[in-house]
Amino acid sequence: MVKNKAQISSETEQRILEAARQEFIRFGYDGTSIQQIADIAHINKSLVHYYFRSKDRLFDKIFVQAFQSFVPKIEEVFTSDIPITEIIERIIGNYIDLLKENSFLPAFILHEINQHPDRIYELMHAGRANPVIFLKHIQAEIEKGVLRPVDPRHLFINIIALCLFPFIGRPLLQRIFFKGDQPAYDQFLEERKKEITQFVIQAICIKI
Amino acid sequence: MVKNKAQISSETEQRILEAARQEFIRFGYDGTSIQQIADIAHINKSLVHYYFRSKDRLFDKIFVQAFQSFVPKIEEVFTSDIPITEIIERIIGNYIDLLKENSFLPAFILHEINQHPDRIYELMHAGRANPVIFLKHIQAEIEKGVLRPVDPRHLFINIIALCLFPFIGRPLLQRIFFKGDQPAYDQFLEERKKEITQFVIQAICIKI
DNA sequence: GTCTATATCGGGATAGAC
DNA sequence: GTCTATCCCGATATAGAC
Repeated sequence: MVKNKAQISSETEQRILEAARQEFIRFGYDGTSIQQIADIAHINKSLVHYYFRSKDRLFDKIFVQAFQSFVPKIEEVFTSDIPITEIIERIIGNYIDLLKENSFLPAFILHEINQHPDRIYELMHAGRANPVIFLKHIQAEIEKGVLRPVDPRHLFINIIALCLFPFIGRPLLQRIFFKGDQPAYDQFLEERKKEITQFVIQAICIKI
Repeated sequence: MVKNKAQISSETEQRILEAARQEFIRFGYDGTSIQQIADIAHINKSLVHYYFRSKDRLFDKIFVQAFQSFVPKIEEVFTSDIPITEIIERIIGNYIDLLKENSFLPAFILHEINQHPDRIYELMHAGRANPVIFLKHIQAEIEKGVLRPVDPRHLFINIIALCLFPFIGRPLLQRIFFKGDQPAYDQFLEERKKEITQFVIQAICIKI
């Protein structure tokens, strides 16, 4: 196949990428074999090498892409000048929705980052994991007297933690609180949007 | 060696266990080889099989034990009848201290549980991952009018999430907020005790 | 109990036919 | 582009000498 500048990839290449994403995100780098990917893509093992040369290179492609979708898109919420409470509500709602569509993403990213911390350096360029807009906004609200004087960095981490953890700990939590009942846990996650939005707002807003 | 009922294990066995714990917790099941464990224990590869028959059986021993130390010991804080705010402060302080001593424990447990959710069934008997005492206490405080009507399950998850996440996400967070500076991040974790204690208390206590 | 040697398997990767 | 055959290596596990 002729590769133009636009680099239009063949259908086979696409199928491999899709299979790889599925398997890597679910089972991690070590837990996924090339054979496994080939089976799901319904192609031959060696085609993976033909298109991507090595397991590492294929993984990198998947990982960078996955990492970008893992970083909560916070900036866009700040475009309009709505009150901080609503900003937080939207960040939480959007992020939990995103994670519901990609349940295994958090555990995958966090595990691989713990195993290969060096890889982060590359990522910092690719994806913009930059919470600076959020931090400044919070700082401004504190100075306006709307928010209690919390450390914006801790607050940022708190919000992410509250959203992510139910997904990372799902197998455990679903069993403890719902005896393994999946729909019940999904419902619980949905309720969680309001619950933690309230939780955060009560924690940081100055009461009148 | 004669094995009495007390099952006194040889020094070699101990060294293998210690090496296995270290490596499994750091690199996970898939990321750890028997050779690796043998090297650290300064013994021969096949001795691992002699003492534990298989990698799986050795891993199980480590995992059950690690899981128990991963579960926050909440009950003991409830013995005395101190105010709920102080209970929460102690839970958070104790748990973060525990995790500081075992930085890799959360990522390890959560990863392995996501990869082998079935294993949880065995664990539920061994360790008591039972937050029921906490839940009831919270419920009682709500009815007394001390706390806002929050869902105790969410509150429980929130507290754990706030404590755990900085450890699971450490490589990422340390890089984003401190350019990789470890002592600075350790300091940050220490401050975090007070910060999230305040955060939680503000979130749930009814103001006077 | 501890070692060496070996069996067996699966994984990633390459060569080459078509 | 796609397949088969093959190489090479590392991993778990076992057999057997000491």
